[in-house]
Amino acid sequence: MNDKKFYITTPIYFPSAKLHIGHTYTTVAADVVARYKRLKGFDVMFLTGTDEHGQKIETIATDAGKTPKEYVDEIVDSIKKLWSVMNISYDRFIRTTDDYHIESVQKIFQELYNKNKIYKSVYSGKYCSPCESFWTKSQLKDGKCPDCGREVIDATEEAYFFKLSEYSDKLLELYKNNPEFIQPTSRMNEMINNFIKPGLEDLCVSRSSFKWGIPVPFDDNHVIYVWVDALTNYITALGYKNNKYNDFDKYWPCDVHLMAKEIVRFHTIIWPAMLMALDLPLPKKIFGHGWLLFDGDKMSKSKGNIIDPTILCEKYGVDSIRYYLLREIPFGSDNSFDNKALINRVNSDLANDLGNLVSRTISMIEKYFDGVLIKDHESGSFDDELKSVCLESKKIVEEYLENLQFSSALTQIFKIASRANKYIDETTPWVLAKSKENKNRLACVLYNLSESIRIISILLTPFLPDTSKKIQDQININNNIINWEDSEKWGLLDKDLKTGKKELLFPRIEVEK
RNA sequence: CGCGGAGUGGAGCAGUUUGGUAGCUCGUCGGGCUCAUAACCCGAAGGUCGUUGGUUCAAAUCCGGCCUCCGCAACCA
Repeated sequence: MNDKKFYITTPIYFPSAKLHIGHTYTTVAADVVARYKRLKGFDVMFLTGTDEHGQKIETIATDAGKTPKEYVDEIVDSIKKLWSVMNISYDRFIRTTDDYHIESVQKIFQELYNKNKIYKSVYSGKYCSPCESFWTKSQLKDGKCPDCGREVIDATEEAYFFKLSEYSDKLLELYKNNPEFIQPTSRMNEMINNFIKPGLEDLCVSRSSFKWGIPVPFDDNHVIYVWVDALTNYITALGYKNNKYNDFDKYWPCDVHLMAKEIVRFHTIIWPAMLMALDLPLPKKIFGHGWLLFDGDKMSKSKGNIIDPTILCEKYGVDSIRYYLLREIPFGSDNSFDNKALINRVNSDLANDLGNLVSRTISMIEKYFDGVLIKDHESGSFDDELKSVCLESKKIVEEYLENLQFSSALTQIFKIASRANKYIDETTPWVLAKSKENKNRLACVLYNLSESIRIISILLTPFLPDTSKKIQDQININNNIINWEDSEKWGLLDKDLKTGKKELLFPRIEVEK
């Protein structure tokens, strides 16, 4: 029973402003995996949350005339609303301002200090006095402060450091022994060549220039910087070194940490090193997906090209957005968000292929049988081709999902819809309906279509939970034949099935202008 | 020579590991059907696979040079 657990996480998001479609992308992807694993009978822990400390939050809140906590409370509310709109089935939501997390982080920091993995030294860097901010060389804009554009000076600050430099060899060994650890694999080379080979430096893990953070337990002048504060959320949320939860032993190590590519580095270098220092098991897989660009450009608040997922959902429907994100974009690589592609995808796949298939099937059962099929069925040509596409799909979809190949998984599911549409053309039910002696054949054809639709609805459940339910209502499916395993069985519907209330799944989106 | 990714019919992609008729979706054009959401089904046109040399009987695929685009380089999903 122990191996039937599954722990998946998204990053904890930084609540400096409302989240955009990129955050949604990561979270929807994680949601699909979580739902899939639950359907497979796994005991799933799906964690998401917010990373709420740091100077930036402190500054933004002050500018808004609020305390940092007041400020992030509002944003967190909006995030939870967004996840509710997007139908995200997270099991736990951690905030780094939660008491239990703070308690754990302090204990972790203390332990690392006691183990001599953290030591006190001096941080030197480029400092902007008016902004009271340290910047790294690469952050500087033309050698000046990226915030205010003024000159920066060399300055030093007392700080605590984590002995990251001790872990180069251990990390290389980790990657070598676990080729699956970093996905997609191309990112592993990037980590090794860019960061580990040049040599890791010890990591600054405290700050004294701002206050909005968890205090270093033995030194009031310092707050714990993001690394220890944020990355540890994955274990504190399970109750590591706190009493709020106690399922650390059950769920750790994590099965997949899901994230966008820019924070892969922290999760494949800093996080494993910290876990090694704590003598804890390492996560099994870090998956860094690509970015959703806008007009080929990175989305950012300053460029004003943020896509608000809530507006999209109001306009097109949640499942359309979920579908577009996972179908249109190959998970590993970057891709542009494109409104036209979204509309096109929804119209051609969801409305034309799937929605219309359900619609025409239900209509025919109503029209030719008054909504209730007769029990005597007569099989015929093309039945086997349809069945085989249906029955082979589950295994294929599973294989893709295990590798987070969402787009390919969906493509396979829609092959069923496509085959079913073709089957209608081949069997011409409207011709069969014209003569009484073909009634049994007609019933069989419509039954086979209903079975195909039932199988589609099961395989689609992790991706489009609402739509799946709507489909199942329309063919009046009994709840005990919609389990995941039922997607590779044929003939589970009653022979004399009744249709439910007909409902358009996806109205076509008319293109404006 | 910092590191990494990418260049394939109008658009977006697969194929490159293990060389051997270049495939998918959308769009376009023609045909079919009428159960259905002007949806569905069939067919066609359209590519010297960035460029240039090499290896080979044979290169999108292997090797070398060059061009272009993009990302990363200490917390933007």
